[in-house]
Amino acid sequence: MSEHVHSDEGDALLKDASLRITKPRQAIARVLVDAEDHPDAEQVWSRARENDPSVSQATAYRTLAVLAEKGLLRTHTFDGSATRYELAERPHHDHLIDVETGEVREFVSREIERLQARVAEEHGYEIIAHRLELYCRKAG
Amino acid sequence: MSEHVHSDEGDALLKDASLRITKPRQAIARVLVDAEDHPDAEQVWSRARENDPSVSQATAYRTLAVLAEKGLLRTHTFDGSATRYELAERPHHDHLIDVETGEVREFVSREIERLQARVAEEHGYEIIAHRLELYCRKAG
DNA sequence: AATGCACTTGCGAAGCATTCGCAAAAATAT
DNA sequence: ATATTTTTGCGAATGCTTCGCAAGTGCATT
Repeated sequence: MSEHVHSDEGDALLKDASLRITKPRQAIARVLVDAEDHPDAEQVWSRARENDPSVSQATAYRTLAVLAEKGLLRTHTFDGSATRYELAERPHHDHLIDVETGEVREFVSREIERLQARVAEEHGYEIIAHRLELYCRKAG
Repeated sequence: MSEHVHSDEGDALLKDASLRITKPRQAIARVLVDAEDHPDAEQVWSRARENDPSVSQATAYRTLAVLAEKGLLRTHTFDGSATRYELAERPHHDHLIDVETGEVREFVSREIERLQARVAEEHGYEIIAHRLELYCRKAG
């Protein structure tokens, strides 16, 4: 019986951002909730259109921008390519990239984070975000 | 007395890249040698034109691309903005970016580097290179 | 110093990713 | 229901960067 509560995780995301629940945004939010990778705007748009073919590119970009700005999405810009997105609620992590295989591992080091905060503080700044990438090869 | 040898650091840079010494490239190379910041292509172009007003934008971009590709320049892409360049021979450092002004500060933390090495080691890797960027705003 | 040829140049056009302006359409408030 | 505020899709515009090409230049060789 009991149908699922109508507002799923996607809608919750939109509500958290105090955005009106619209069909295009639902299509986009669902993509983000389901994503297990770090899609860029083009990919989000394309996947969203599988849910609702009428979603426009502009709306994809706009929605991503708002969600990111409100802190519900985290953005990554690996090198010079398109910005990639992921849910901010996912636990924070940095990346260790195997330069030979391209494999990416996630890691967290509280110690490093603490030191980063200290560096920023010494410069009179507070950290809003950071990016740490280790390009490695298997130890011989 | 002794005038400086004509081929200065700029020319040396071009030679290292096995590029023909041309006036536009000299103007650009000099900019890079003199730069104490991390200029983007537009800035490099603009500064190069102070040395030689005829340097074209395309040549600025092309020269930067070649020098970077040959490992003589290091590139940085802070968030989604324009690619910035610096001489590769400069000592290693990480970056603290003021998200409001775009100002970039350099820092080095031996402690952080040591911890990075440890993280890599724990994963069975050794670090070849890394990138650490702190996106900050002035502390209230 | 003149020659030849590959490499470079400047120009404008083209290419991406992303953003904007706007009038129509949808969502909330009244 | 109706008024009010947002949001949408469209296409055009932007910003950074790359390309194609004909004309120009560096440089190894005579």
